[in-house]
Amino acid sequence: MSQHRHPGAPGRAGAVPALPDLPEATVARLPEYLRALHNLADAGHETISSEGLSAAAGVNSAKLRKDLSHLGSYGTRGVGYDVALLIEQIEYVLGLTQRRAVALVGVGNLGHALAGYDGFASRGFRIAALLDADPSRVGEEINGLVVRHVDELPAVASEESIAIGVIATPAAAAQRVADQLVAVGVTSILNFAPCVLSVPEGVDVRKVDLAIELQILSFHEHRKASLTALPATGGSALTALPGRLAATDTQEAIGT
Amino acid sequence: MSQHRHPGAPGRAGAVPALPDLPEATVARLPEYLRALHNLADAGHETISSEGLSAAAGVNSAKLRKDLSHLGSYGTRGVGYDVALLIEQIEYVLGLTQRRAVALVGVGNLGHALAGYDGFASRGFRIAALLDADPSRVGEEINGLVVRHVDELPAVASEESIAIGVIATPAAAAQRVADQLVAVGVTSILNFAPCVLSVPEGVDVRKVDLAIELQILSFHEHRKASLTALPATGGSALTALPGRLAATDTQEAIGT
DNA sequence: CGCGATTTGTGCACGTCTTCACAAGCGCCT
DNA sequence: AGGCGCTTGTGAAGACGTGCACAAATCGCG
Repeated sequence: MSQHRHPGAPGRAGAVPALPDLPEATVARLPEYLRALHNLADAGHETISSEGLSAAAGVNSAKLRKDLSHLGSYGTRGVGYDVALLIEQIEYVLGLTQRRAVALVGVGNLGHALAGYDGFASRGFRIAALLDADPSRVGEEINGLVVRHVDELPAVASEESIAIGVIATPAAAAQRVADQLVAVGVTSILNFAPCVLSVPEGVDVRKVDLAIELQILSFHEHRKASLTALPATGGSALTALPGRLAATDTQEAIGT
Repeated sequence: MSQHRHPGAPGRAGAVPALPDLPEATVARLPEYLRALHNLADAGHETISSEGLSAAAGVNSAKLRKDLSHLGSYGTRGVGYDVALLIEQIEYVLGLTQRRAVALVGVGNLGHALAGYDGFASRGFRIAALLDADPSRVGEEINGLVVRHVDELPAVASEESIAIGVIATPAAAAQRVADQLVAVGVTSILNFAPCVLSVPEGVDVRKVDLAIELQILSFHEHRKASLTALPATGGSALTALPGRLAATDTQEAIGT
């Protein structure tokens, strides 16, 4: 900590320097910091204060400092954080120094969109394979990749190490696909199907459900409407429209 | 609470019965319960125990009971919950008794997929308008809807009340679109663009960032790999593959 | 009619996350 | 060299969320 030469992060030659086990809430925010930092770097900033970075990432500055302190303190008091160094540091902790291979199963509506999403490539991931169970979709070429049958998963996995599996199938097929992914050694799954997956211990599943997000918004909408029963100014849907303020609480409740 | 005739939920004729203000974590889980309940109803169940429902929704049963207790206790001790009644109750609380209109801005890769996603329609939402800033996309018909120019938003909003705006544009355009949505009175926004939005107080923003989800998984993958330095059985990537267990902690950390 | 099996609802203790507030550290200017 | 302003890192307090464990309530059966 006293040493200002970063302990073991980037020159990843020696043994792994024992990843600090970060609070889950912190891990969930690091990618957002990373994105903000890249923006700042592109804008020419060499250093950034916790205040500035926290504003760019939409969080409280104290929270940001505490988060960063967990990965070993790379700031300089009175100055701020070195943008390039911090990027390097966060990318290391998130394991983005190696470009991870992603297998995408389910090339329907959503799968198509994901296959073409450049945000994956630009942020450390590479779609290594497209798979589908529907024979009529097998063979189709999307974005330079040919769709293969999901039963070829073992072959795909033997060709190269799949780090993450993405499930974009209908709910009915999702569990079966998850089982197949687990069988070939995948231990991280991103599930877009609206269902709960059962997986062995040691396998991480994250779920993204678009309808659920809308339903949560619907609740707040419903609540706001029921509160408008008490007349504020005009009772109209849009009341005052004050100048733009930072959405302090709203947005951070999300990533969590 | 003692009355077994539901207090004021479904027969929504009178005044609004003062939405209980639920813990945010509970709200985030209600949609999952709802989905599980619909499955159970389709399977012919008339009642379900907290144990059964919690298993179907992938959460702890005590947590489920506490969540449901917040909306006023609709269970019967010794029996469980009435499935149909609980569905009605949760849908009411989430504000799904009215089909909410959604305006989708940005008909690129992802927007296309969202426009065709039937999970919206089947779970209480209706895509009321597709909008884009790119003139070459205006006029295109997707799923029975014609893409209109984003500047027509005021016209769209005056035709029918937009409850929720979905932003599926590139990051650079997102803030501008958010401002336009807010200007026409939208107070709930679902943002797929990888950036932080500034909105006035009273406007809810939820963010979904696919790359962030992958990066969080990447962290855990990285961690697991660094832990494999301590040899367990064979040191191979996949160690034991124990029989399928419920992913106890993993999955619930997600929705949060 | 009473009893036991079952299941809900919740008090309580614990852990996690957030936020404030401030001491310690750093650079710059005089 | 010394002091001043700025910024980090963190202790402590409080809010929030979780999960156990059990009392209260209900049903069905003898």
